[in-house]
Amino acid sequence: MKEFIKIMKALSDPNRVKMVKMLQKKSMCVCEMQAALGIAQPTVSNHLKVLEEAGLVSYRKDGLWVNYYATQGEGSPQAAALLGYLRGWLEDDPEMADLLERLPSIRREDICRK
Amino acid sequence: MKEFIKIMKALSDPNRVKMVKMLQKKSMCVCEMQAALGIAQPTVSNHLKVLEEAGLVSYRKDGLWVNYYATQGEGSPQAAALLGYLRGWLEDDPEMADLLERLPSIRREDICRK
DNA sequence: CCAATATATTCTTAGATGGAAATATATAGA
DNA sequence: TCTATATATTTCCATCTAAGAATATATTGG
Repeated sequence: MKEFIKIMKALSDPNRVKMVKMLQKKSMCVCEMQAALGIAQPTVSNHLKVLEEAGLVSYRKDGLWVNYYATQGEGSPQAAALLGYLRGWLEDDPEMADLLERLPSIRREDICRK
Repeated sequence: MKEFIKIMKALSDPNRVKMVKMLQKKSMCVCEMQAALGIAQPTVSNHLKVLEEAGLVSYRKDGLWVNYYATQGEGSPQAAALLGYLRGWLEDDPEMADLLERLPSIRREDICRK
């Protein structure tokens, strides 16, 4: 039950849902998500921590970069089911569609290394 | 998106998840759920309101009684999918199993009409 | 209409949550 | 080692939320 609630809470915030769906399209670093969502970097990091603790995302370190990606919900049937459904859900939501459309043009080379 | 978040938030509280699963087993009035969960009546009413606004439960008035029941998520594909999954989920959770086992013995005749 | 009962609403409080600014950590390169 | 950069952590604030006490509403029966 505790784990289930953690998963549901993680997916109860619009920005976190957007993050999961973005990561289901492509692996991203923190600054790319920051740019995509228009929120502060610590906020992105905090959301990622919540999602990670729910088993919905994970990451691989690559030097200075941390590449986050959506998991398959390996740790829980509920996470797996929800991640599966999420791939189809909200695709026609205006806000989400706009975000996902902008994804290909958001590249770390253009955003970081100021 | 707004609707989806409302559904997820509604299912992000242990007592509300318990209520939905109880109502998937049988229709219940407020005082029965109050007894089953061991929480105050206004708290039950508030949770029911949240669930109703998310389209997960509904009710029929029968005199003094208000019989709540779980919907099929008619208003939203996401609600329908989650309600469907919920029927199988958490069945082996100790707390939930104990609650659902006690369900048949919780009858309004024994609880109300003090 | 009056009394009893089931449920809803209001109000207050303690704790959780999202957000951002400030700061700390870690890694790569000079 | 020093500097720059990407990310994490800490801290604080405003808002939200679950809970229950007190109160209000609604329905039934006398």
